[in-house]
Amino acid sequence: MGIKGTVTRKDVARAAGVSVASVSRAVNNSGYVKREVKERIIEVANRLNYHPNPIAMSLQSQKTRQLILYQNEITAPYNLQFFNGASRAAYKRGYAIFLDLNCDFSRITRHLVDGVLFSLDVLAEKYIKAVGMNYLLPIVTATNDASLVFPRPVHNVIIDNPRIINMGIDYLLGKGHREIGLVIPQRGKYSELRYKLWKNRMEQEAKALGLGSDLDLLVVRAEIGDTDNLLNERLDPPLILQPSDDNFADYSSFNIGMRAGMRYLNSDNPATAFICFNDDVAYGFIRVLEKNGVHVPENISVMGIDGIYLRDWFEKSVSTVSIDAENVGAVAADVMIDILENKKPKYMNWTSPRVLEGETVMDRY
Amino acid sequence: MGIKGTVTRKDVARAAGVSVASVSRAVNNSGYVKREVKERIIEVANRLNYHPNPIAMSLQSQKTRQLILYQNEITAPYNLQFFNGASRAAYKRGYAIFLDLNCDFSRITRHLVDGVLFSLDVLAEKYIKAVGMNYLLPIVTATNDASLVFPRPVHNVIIDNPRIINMGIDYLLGKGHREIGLVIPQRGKYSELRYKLWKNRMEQEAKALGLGSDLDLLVVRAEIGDTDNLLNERLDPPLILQPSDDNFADYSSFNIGMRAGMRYLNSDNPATAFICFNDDVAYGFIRVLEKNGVHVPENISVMGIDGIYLRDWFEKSVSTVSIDAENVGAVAADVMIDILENKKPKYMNWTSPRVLEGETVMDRY
DNA sequence: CTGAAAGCGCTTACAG
DNA sequence: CTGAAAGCGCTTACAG
Repeated sequence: MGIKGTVTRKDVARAAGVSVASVSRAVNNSGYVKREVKERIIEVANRLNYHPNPIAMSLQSQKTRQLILYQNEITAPYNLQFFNGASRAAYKRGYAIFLDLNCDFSRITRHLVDGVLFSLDVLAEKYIKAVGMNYLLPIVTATNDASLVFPRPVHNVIIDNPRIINMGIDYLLGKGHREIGLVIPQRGKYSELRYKLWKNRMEQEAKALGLGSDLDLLVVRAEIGDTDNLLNERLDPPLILQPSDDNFADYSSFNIGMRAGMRYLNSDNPATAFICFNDDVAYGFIRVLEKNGVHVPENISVMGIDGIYLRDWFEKSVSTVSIDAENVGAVAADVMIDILENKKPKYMNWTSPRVLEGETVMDRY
Repeated sequence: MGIKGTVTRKDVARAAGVSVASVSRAVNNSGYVKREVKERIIEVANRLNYHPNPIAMSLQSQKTRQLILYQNEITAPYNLQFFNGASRAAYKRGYAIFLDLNCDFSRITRHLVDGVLFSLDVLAEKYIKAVGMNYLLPIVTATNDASLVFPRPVHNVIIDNPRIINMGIDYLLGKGHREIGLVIPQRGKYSELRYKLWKNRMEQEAKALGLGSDLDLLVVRAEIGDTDNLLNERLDPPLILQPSDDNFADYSSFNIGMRAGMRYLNSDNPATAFICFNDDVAYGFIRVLEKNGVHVPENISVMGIDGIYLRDWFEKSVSTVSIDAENVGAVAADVMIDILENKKPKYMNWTSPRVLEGETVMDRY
């Protein structure tokens, strides 16, 4: 009997009158065991209720078939969908995924995992700086910026931001909009990235559309407190959602969208349509506008980015450029498993956004 | 060097000119090692970038400090919150939790975990029937019905349904409602449980309130397809949300709520207020009513059960009896860890619902 | 205080 | 086809 009173190979071997090696071969269906002997061993194993110890197997193989996914904010629907896709893809290949919300990277050395996944490259960077230069588990991360260089080699699943922004603008142009604005958080790496992509494109279009020279008049930047810059700084200190805390949505992108809504209402932004930083922001934005009598899309059109599943839950389904988070997660998991199984995946893996039409954009024709 | 080219105790021992036993004692801060020797060992370990192999440690201790939580539907906000609470509580005690969405119980024997958590007792029952009678990892589950008897001992975190229903009815009575109806899925174990609790209480109140004898006129049962009885049958076959499937909210309670809304509109149900099976159902119900010109709470009052975090995202925050899913999850994790650490937790652990006021109940006084 | 040895439960190359 | 033995990387009771 094992340490906890569990049945081990040794018990089965003794009861079946064979060696542990034969039990191993019989149970694993590997190597040669005479038919009758094998059957007897299996029968005895079942009778004794024997289950191979997965820890011992892992020690032998140096593989756990378990992965970890770090995410700092599970209430963000995008993250949830990423995890969902990654989890199901991994499952198909016999792996399981840990979702770690605490992001205490120092614990990685205690976790029984073969690889580390991130749905956000800034988290991957933090991880690498904290422990990843010394602890060399393979890393796969989704990346918003294909030009990003990590301190050590990291496989990427690339979210094609240039295409996303262009698809959004193309869609709105196709609906007859000219003054196409942008709603973004005040600061943040990806806020700036999307802002630049938007600006580049709008500068190209400005003359044809007859827009003034100050495109920034079309931008709404959400005022956010110093403590809640979502994408860059919220990990210090880590966000801990307290059980029983009624306000635990307070740090979400949704609230950034609400603050953006307030800002918009106090401005004279001439946009007829906005692309929002993501769907969460879009819904927060819409909520404030509607509460103040500005109707979407009658008075103003709004698009999001992401394609969150909650679109179906809201009164109005937001028109959006879907990133297909499930697919991004699934690709990330597949790339990781390819690495672990020496299948040599591509180093950079591009994913495709697409427009999902909703009910928040007015056709001006 | 280890099998993967990693540094092991042996390498450190050789480089430091000591035995592996001393390395072990130095690294773990256990037993006696002369101060200078210990310092040299630590220095060498750091220089060689040595990290103890967690698998080997687990084999030795027969502990992984990892748990698994089975959930069949992560897009249900309640489940998400349960996981969130469990995960953070476990983290505080040095444990990590696997969230398994695939619910392929046969794989449990391959997972490197010390215990199994469920947020739903019907899932726990299925698990026990499938593998749990033979594979004896400890089990903790949230339970909707304190009288439930499992085929083997299982620690419970009890969701106090009698109190939930009574609190909801008390709240609505306090707001001057008399015809207090119920919105539930057509079938399902907990649908029936909550129905009975509602009926018992309403029968007591009927005379004082001047209600007719057929209380069932106040009930809306959602017609649901044969394939999507959420709480009892959806595991065969398991629900697999397909990446790229735009309709993957289709199986959610939200949709049950929408179907209930259709049903209500085609009935002459006299209720002035409804208690819905949960918040998801409430929001689906409200959405259909509003789309059809029946306003909440002006024309009809609606309450939910659960207290999901998405209440803050919707145009109207639903009035609800909160189960505090984070807390339920946290208690489940703590009970499990108490078991694993021989701290003898209570067998049944009651949790307390409370009313969260929202904007969907009309005060009739 | 330190090291050699046995052990955690498994796998596999080797000899027979 | 089968078993004894060495090994995966760690821990710990034991002897010195």
